[in-house]
Amino acid sequence: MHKRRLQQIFRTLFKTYGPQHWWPAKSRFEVMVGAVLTQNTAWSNVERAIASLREAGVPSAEAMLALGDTELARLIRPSGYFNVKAKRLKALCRWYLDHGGRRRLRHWPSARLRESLLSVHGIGPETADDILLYAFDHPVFVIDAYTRRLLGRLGHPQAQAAYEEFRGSLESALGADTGLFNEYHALIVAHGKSVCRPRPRCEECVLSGKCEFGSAKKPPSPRPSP
DNA sequence: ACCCAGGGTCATA
DNA sequence: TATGACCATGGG
Repeated sequence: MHKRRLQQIFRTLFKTYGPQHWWPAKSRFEVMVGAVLTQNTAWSNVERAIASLREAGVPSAEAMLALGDTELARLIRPSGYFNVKAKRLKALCRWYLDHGGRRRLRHWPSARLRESLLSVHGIGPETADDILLYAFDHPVFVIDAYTRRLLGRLGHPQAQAAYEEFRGSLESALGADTGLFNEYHALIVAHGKSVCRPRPRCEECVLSGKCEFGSAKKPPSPRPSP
């Protein structure tokens, strides 16, 4: 898929949903925590878990590591997979502090930071890219289920390819642009939450190439004046 | 009673 | 490389 098409899709999303102001978090640390908690989980459930952590006074990696696994799991219970995610969060916190925290990590080149994140237990490509983009402002295009679904329906030939291949195709087409990637992924999620669902199939998106995200198409009236 | 949600790991073929 | 089981809560 060419640059023009990807830009056109972005403009349509932006006009439809407006600026998203992502990531929804109060701190860089909360971005990283949220990236783990939202793994295969509705964000509404993650919000409860984040609120629970705030009430318990866990605003930092140090504070989180001071908790026992069982205690941390209890606090994040609403986000689901709480035993698994408690261990993943602590692994991420340990990695974060062992590498000098943000003060050090912010100077790492993107590829090195990504590789290091992927070595942390429980951090896969998507979670790593969430952290790279939204906590460290690196220009990476985050690929998630919504991205594959939408761009796949719009005819992107590599939407079902391996993660790195799909990501590379988008980044090389658009060029490194942190602000654009930030807004683009947020808009894809907003679109996914509203109409681009697995079932029933999105009536617009399945048109594959004519998708205008529900603004001026369904009844093809010849002259829809604003 | 289903299906789905802003994934990742591990075992298996 | 590519499936399948597993993890678990909450909303539609």
